[in-house]
Amino acid sequence: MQGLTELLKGSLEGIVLQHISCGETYGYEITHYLIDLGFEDIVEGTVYTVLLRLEKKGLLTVERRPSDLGPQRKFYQLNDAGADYLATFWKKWAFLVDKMAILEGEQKNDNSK
Amino acid sequence: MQGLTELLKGSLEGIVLQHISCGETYGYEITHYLIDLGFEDIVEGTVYTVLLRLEKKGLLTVERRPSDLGPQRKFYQLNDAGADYLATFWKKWAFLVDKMAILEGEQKNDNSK
DNA sequence: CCTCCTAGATAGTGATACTAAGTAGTGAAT
DNA sequence: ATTCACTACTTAGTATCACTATCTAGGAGG
Repeated sequence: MQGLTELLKGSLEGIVLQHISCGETYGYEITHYLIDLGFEDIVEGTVYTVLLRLEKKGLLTVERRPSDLGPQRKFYQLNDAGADYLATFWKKWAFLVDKMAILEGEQKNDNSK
Repeated sequence: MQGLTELLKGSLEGIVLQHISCGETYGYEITHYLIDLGFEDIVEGTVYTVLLRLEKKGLLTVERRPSDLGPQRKFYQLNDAGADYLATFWKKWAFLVDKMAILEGEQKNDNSK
């Protein structure tokens, strides 16, 4: 799916947080997970900037450990603040999904006189 | 609901288009419709900028007509391009909702050894 | 005259995803 | 040995978008 850029604003952060909440992981893995999920146009740069932002917000714990395949990996885990933030995110998302469903269900009222 | 700003990026455009598709309307009415829907923090300035953007994209037909209550109203209707654009928007939205549901369903896999 | 409601426009700001380019480690192919 | 491919992270710059704040303006009521 293409042209999701604007819709992803705000959601991508939650998407990344949610994936990290499933277990410790790192940027490169997250990127390929998202591509496999169907977000084909996501590139590494995008994911890394999200991760750095989440880290600056104090939502993640970070640990660098060597990889057996390449450079060091930067492993992330959710901390308590991250879990709270993620819970709030899902509430907002549920609100939006609910309102969008209401809107989508509304039919065209014929204004022809 | 507060703090929806980032999540609304990309969706607000579709929300406004969808409402217009239900019948000819104008900015002030749209604003109050959205507030009533639950988007309490939406203000007029935001809606007008969305409308001007949609107009520049060639998705709306515009007609100014006097109001019996105040200044002239600027009435909007979807044109064919707008209808196409809206259909594409709903496909993108459905894609995102689907992926988010998959993500939300994934449980924490316990990494404790 | 003043206030409130109706109705629209716009310059400036901040947040975000994306573009594009770079650095670096490892291993396989040539 | 050199090149290529894959792994892994960083960052400067850009475009888009919602929001802030302020402005103009018409009409109704006090």
